[in-house]
Amino acid sequence: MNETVDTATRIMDVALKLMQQQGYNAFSYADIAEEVKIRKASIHYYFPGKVDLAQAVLIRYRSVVNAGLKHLLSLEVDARGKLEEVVEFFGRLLRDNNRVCLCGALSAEFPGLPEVLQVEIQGYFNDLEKGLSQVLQEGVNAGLFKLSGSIEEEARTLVAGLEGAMLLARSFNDPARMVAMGRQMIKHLGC
Amino acid sequence: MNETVDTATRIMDVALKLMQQQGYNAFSYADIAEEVKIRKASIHYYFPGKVDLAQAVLIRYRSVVNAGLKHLLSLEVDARGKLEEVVEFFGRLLRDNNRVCLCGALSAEFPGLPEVLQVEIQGYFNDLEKGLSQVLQEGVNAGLFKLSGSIEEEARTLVAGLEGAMLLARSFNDPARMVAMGRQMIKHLGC
DNA sequence: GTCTATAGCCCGATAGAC
DNA sequence: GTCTATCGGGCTATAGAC
Repeated sequence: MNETVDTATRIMDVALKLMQQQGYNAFSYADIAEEVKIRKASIHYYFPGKVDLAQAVLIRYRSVVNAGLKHLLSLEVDARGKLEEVVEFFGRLLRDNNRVCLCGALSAEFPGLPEVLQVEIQGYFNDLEKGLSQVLQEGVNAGLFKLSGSIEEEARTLVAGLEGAMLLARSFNDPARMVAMGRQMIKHLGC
Repeated sequence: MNETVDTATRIMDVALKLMQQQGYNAFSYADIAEEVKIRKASIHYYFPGKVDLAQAVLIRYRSVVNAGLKHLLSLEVDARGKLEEVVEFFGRLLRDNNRVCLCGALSAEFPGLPEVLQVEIQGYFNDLEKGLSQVLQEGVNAGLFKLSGSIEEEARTLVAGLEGAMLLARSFNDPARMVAMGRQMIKHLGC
């Protein structure tokens, strides 16, 4: 069921993987062409420049994560269970594909990135913070969490922790470490 | 008192800055040559290849941070104060120079980095974890902290949080955000 | 130690045939 | 839509004069 995926999508899939693994500056049209089995020039037909491609990948990534957050909030588990889902999600990304969050990876190169990419990265972090804030609020309302700061501050700290945990765990080739750190962060919210 | 610094040191200083700001793949010998005001070829006299240069920068960075940790542990402040010092240190790095931790920045490109660099990055994270573990132990002994996991897990989580906080805060051009997140992490250790 | 000059490679991008 | 061919430029690195 993967044979009918259009070329633009396959290009974005490979670009996403390469950026999550090595960042923006380390991937090339040649790398993508090889994996997608087309020629470099063909990529320009779909994405005029490298920045356009990266921007498209970022926009798609953002909307996928936002859809995931929306779905997460609709789950019939308590707030703690929802945060565990988030941790497991990123843990699987790391374990199955050796990838980290796209925006976590790109943030390391932030000052040198084109402005259109910087904007999307900021937007993503804001979206993630907002989604986690809702989960935290839910947990506070249910008496599950007793926060030591404002919802916003706790959500921001959690985003930072998750992004850092992925980078650290990958540096030790140890996806389980990411999950362990994520669970530790959840404990910190707690009662 | 900065006029007598030898050329190798000046090269490493600029390389450090560029890697902290943009990562490994985004800096070039040309960038360094321009800032140090020598020619590209001269850099090869001190550092045969780019990997050698990055390795030297990493080794020096590690030893500087280790010295800083040793000094930190000798300070006459309690464990909480010591952690606040760490947060302030990284906060200043961000505010004054728009830089993040070298190894946090490089970890985003980890799977594509030469192995000698990967080894140094892992070593750095281990060193930092060990140093923070000592501070945490001190805090527990003094009754200042009541941890919700093992010393090792809490230290690892703290390292991840600090690295992530620098990347996030820089993405919003908001060094104060890093300090706020760091303080929040300290609260999480707490009693 | 620092320079000029350049090799050799890969990059992103474009033109134009099919 | 995909290709071949190629351009101009930046990269790391080397050779060799001074």
